[in-house]
Amino acid sequence: MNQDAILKSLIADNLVSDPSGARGRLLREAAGLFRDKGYERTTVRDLAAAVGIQSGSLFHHFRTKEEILKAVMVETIRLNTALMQSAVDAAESNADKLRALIRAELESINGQTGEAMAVLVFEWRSLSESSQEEVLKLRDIYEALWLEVLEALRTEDVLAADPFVVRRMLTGALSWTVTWFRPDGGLSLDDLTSQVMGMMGMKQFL
Amino acid sequence: MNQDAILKSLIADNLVSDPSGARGRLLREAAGLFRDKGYERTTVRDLAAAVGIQSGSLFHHFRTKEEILKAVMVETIRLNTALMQSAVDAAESNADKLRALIRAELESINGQTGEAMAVLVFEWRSLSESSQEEVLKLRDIYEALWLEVLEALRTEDVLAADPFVVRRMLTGALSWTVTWFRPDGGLSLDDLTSQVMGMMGMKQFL
DNA sequence: GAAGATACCAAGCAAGCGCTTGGTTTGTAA
DNA sequence: TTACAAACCAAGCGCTTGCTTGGTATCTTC
Repeated sequence: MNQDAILKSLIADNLVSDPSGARGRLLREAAGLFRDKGYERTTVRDLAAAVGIQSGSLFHHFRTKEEILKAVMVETIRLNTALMQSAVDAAESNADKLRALIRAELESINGQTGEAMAVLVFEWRSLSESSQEEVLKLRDIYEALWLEVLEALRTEDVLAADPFVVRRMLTGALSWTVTWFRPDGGLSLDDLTSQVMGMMGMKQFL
Repeated sequence: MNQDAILKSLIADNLVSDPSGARGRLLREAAGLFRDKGYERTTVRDLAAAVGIQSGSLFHHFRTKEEILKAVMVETIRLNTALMQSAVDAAESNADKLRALIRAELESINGQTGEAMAVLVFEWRSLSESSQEEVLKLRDIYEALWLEVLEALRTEDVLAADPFVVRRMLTGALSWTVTWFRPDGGLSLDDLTSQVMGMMGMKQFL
């Protein structure tokens, strides 16, 4: 199943909003504004203007401003979990699965969903505690995918460090690419993936 | 020169505020509040209350709220650059220097200056562009330290990936520890340093 | 002990914020 | 055509925000 098919199936199940619909368009614009200006500095008037309606009309679609932030995060995690799952399933060896996970995460951070992923990293504290818990549960599914692969590699002795620690280091390292990586800068996402594998001492799997 | 002596020398040169003085105390409290609540959600009334004065009185010490954020960042970079420099100077081999840098950065992120370092990472966008430029210049000095060591290791063929990319990955990975590492969790900073070295395939230098 | 700087308070202003309200337009289905 | 809901507008309320103002203690220096 390719990326487009996965997205369509999620839309059909009402798990993510259709980007061409009103709600989907707003979430897209919101992700962009939240990343560029930060959640707090983005006003409901900014959000409304971005989709061409009055600020009050926003509250017909969402009850609060925070609900918009939460929706951005939830839908992004849902989509990326599905993409990750399919990337892992398609790979054979554990080293290949790791490579696929790294590649997929880099794609999600620096590709189409990049703005929303940046929001997920940098605007976390703007979520209320109850919303944080909710989002955390979704993240756990996502994280389980990684740990399974990393633990297998540890068992194979390909990995010298603790899988939990490695995953957390990778989370930081890959998230951070959003602050410096530019696809037009002579380094492709595939190159970057190889660099990460190489940095991890997995030269033999480049 | 030990850490305390470095701090004192910076204070003497007026590059860092004395933590026992009024300005230093405010910056310390500000770093904590900015990390916990974010810069935008922290009001000048919060800041004033934290040091026991009226909100208006803040503006006797700083002209704007943003100036407080900038001061937190600038002084933190100054201190940590000095600490890094001394850590590198004390090490012999390049692998040892790398280890010292990693250990020092983990210390700065998870130790005394941890709150301020978290602010540096997560509140970057709240700085005006002109302030960002100013802070960036200070960061360059700091980064040059890392690159020198990483480039030497690349030449020695101990490192398989590009030094620039590695440094950026490490920046992300180490910064991210602030979100999950707890010194009381059975893993010490030394353990963590070893895990990072191990993850980089530098098993032989553990 | 006078003088001047430094540190602070009490009060409040102007602007911007999230969100509400009452009413109008647009879409949908019988 | 009618009936009803969904989508939207225009206006603005109540509150919080960063910051200012005019005045008063407190410290320092000769």
